[in-house]
Amino acid sequence: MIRKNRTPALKAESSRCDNCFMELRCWPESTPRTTPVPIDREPTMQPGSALWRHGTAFDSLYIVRSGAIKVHETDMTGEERVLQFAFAGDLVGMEALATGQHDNSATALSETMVCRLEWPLREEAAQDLALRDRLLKRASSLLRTRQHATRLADPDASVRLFLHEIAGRIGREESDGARRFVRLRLPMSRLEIGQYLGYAEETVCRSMRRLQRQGERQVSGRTLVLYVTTPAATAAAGTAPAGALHGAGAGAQPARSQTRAM
Amino acid sequence: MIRKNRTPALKAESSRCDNCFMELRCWPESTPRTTPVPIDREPTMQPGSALWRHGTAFDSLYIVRSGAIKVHETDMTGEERVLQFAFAGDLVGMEALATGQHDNSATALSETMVCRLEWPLREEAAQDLALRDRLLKRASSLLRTRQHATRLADPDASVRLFLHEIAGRIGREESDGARRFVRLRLPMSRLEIGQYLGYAEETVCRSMRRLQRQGERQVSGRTLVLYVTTPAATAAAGTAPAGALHGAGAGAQPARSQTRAM
DNA sequence: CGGATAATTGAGGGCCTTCAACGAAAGTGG
DNA sequence: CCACTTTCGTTGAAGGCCCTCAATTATCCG
Repeated sequence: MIRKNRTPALKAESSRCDNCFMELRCWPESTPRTTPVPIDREPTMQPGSALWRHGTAFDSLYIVRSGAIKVHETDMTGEERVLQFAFAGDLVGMEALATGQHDNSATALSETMVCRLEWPLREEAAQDLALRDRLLKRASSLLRTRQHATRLADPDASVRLFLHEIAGRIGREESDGARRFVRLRLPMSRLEIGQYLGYAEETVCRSMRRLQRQGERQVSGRTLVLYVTTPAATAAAGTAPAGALHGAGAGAQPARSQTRAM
Repeated sequence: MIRKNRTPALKAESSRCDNCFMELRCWPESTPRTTPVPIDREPTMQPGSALWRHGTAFDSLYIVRSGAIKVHETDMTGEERVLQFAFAGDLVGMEALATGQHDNSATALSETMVCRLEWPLREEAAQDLALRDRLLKRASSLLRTRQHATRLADPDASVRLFLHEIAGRIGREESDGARRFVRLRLPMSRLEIGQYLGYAEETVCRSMRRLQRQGERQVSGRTLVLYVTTPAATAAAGTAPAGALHGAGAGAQPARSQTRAM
């Protein structure tokens, strides 16, 4: 959009993952890379714009570079349902690979940039075994983290886990000397959180209020502050690559110490 | 094990998928097969025996030959939760591929036979691109069908969908001249259905009772009879390869006509 | 046939949902 | 820069539904 010469042309720029500063985030799998990944940088998406829509043909996977994407569908009872929140480094679109058609939609929640991995793979990548294995690993991670989208026994537990996972994904750890904390802005609404966890919007709202009164976190609007004090809490919500929200990544198991941490 | 010469030794018998009568069921993907699949037939499992347990190392994928497997875990609130029901032709174990360790357990629900696909792939398959693509497709299908494990607006809708999907997977279509129907025995208990759908055992029970009073299906104990009358109902629950229960297979999309079919 | 497991049914209560209204925040256009 | 509009977030009240607990019945297995 900008006329200046700083940023190169954004229109489906063909590029490689080599030398991209996001490479380690997008491809954390240990499998060595053999051939360049034929990936195209897509134009920046505005909030509300669709990456794909229900019913359209599948022709590529996407990796989020920055921003946030929500994958959602309307189930057979007519309810809107969020299936996945994807952030920087996350892979989206894998569900449609088998049938070649999207049965859900993907929408940008904020200003978002994605890279496109054309499918079937083109050029040398078409013969790249290691790339297949990396994609298999990501699919495996997605399967594992998928279960976090289910509601737990009570909404407080679900919301708390959700916030901690989000914080581990997009939160920046800060410190004011006295205590360390993670600050972030939630890219999704209360309603969307409810559609993801399986609760009504009001229930999510009340749950957040309760959690805030218990200290350890501050929620005002979409700004979230998680205080990190105990080592256990640090491991659970801090810098460690916590379990993704059906996102991707290596997918560490959620901390079991969560229960006693109130 | 059997000394007779009819059936070959069952103890981890090394074999190929060539000439196996299950081949089309186990590998329905259209991608052509290039090299033989190095797969081992495992000893028959008894009900309640484990295919793997939480915490053990991942070293292979499994394809169900006959019977039924449930994949389950204990979530962080201590609740037992069923993640997948797998039947003949279904692939299990994919969630553990990324981390190399099982974070859930797999248990046989009835007398069950599985084939083992060692991972990493051995022999020629280690270089087989097409096999990777087929596994990717199955992972994609799994991701898509995973969402059916979530509870819908009301338990009746969830249970009805569940029964129809099960019927499409393991039901045999019969006819007594007057009307056609699908008969099957449910391999899982009401409690396990509840743990899969996110409802209490009693809720599933009452739901089934309500559904039976509405006609179109008979449930007595674990025997289920679904009457197939309208063409729409046939397409939804009949012979067509309906959406798997996070199973595998090609994964056809669930029939949208479900809503009006009561 | 007897024991165990599974399925069913009833009653009560807690909690989530729904409906409604208000307040806050953000974007829009003058 | 401000008034306006719209969306989002919050709170309250009422009702229904699902869960829990408990007891009974059915089914499976040897």
